[in-house]
Amino acid sequence: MSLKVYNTLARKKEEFIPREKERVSMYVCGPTVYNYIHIGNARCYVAFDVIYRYLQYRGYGVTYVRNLTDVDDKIINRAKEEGLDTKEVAEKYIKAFHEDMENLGNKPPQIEPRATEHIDEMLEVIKCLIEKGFAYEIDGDVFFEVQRFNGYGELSGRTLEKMRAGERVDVDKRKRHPMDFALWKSSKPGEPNWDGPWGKGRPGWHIECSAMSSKYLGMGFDIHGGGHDLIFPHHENEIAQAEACAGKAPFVRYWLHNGFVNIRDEKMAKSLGNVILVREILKKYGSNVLRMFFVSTHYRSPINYTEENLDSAAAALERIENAIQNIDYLLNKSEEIAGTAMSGIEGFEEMIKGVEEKFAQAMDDDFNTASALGAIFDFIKEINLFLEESQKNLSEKSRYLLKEARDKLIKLMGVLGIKLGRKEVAKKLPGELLDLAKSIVGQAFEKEGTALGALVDAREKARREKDWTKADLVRKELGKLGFILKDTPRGCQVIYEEK
RNA sequence: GGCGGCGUAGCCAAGUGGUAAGGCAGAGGUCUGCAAAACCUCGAUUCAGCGGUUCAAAUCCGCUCGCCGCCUCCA
Repeated sequence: MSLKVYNTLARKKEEFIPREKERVSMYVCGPTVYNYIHIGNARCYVAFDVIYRYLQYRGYGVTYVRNLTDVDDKIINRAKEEGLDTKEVAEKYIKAFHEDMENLGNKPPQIEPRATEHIDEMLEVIKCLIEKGFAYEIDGDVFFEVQRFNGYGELSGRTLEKMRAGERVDVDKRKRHPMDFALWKSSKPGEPNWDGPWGKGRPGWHIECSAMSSKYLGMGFDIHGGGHDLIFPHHENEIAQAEACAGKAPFVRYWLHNGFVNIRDEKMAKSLGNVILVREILKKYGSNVLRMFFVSTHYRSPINYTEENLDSAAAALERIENAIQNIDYLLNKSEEIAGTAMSGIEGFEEMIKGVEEKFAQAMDDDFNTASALGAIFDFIKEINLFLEESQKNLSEKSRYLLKEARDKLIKLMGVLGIKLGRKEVAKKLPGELLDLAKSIVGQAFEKEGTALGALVDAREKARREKDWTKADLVRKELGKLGFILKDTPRGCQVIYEEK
């Protein structure tokens, strides 16, 4: 089985053959740290986190680099607004970014280079470009001359003639071609600046990714990722800079781009002012739900943000969580069930073996998470059917299989970055349990755990005596404290949702 | 004007030549004191529309309609 990825440069799916047999080099454009990130940004980082995880799952070692753009016009403007200096703004939002990444459940990249710490590397590239005749200097500004670079426009599939430079923004008249872009900008007083051969200034946006990706991954690395909107001009310019300076191609083997998050059928973007912040949405839904929402659609397709879609993702996730909980519950009770071998067990065993292959097949097809979820849900169905059988008849073998199924489910969902079956060993039970137990059971308890046990027992007793009022009272009061009680043929299953 | 994409059940969504996965919501049923979970049954003769190629098309080609993105910063 081979992995296929959609390469923007080729405009089709290609077999993925990394530069080195067992190691993948991957660079993803990180944030410009001038604001909190929104769901659109989050989708990109989650998409590439899933790709990162899947490559590792597939046995590759992955060198994952994601930069931080900490010098930029927007940061300068933001600093003025907030009355901070640019460094403080950058630090503030880098910290926030890291918090958001962690709360999203994203694994950190191995290397997270900052633009301001790589000025020398950028200056080297700029000097190289001037020497080779690909760039020119005017009044302390340095521009890349796009007409000198042959492949310009190849990634985005456009030609210089067809582009409408200046359509929406005035063109700097000093430039030799309207599409020429800045490599170095002379700085105004009060702006962050570094000494360069052309006077004090700061780097243009595109140069940092060329310089830093080459530094850490070398020319010709495997995957360069980012949002769809970065194809032009950002990634186009990166290619021009890197390949012009190196005098060889390719700069990158596979270009991967994720689709947008839309809201009310419009792109979610800071510039459109329709963003929903990651930290806001996570308060309401949590990372598992948000990730479920993302992976239910292929990463290259647009995805529409609506409350309804998030709720739907939450319900789907619950179906998976229920299966895990129900397995756990049954396994805990298993010693009470004498079992003999039952029919249909072989089918279930096959299913456990097969699900991983189906999952991988889907993921091998350009990381088709939506299709992979289909395999997961087929599996869930089988688990539920097997669980129902096992209520009456649980052999050693089926116990073992249920555990296998559970582990498999956790493993595969883990590849999507969705964490299941966490055992919160040290989870603190609410102290109100003591009071509740005292008033209902009529006895003082010292530990919350025993109080909870006594309450459940009291309810069981009430149910046996058909005292429904009391039984329902216990369930209702425990519900207020976050406990969910489910009566099963095998007793009362208690689920505690952490608030 | 150029380039790219999208349109599959009430909603979300996979499927890119072999006869429509899956999830959510909904209806009925089983189980059940109630609740929850789960299970069973029910939904597109059809994939925006119209033509064409083919033994065979949601999938390929052409046209039409509608929507979106990029060509400025943007994930």
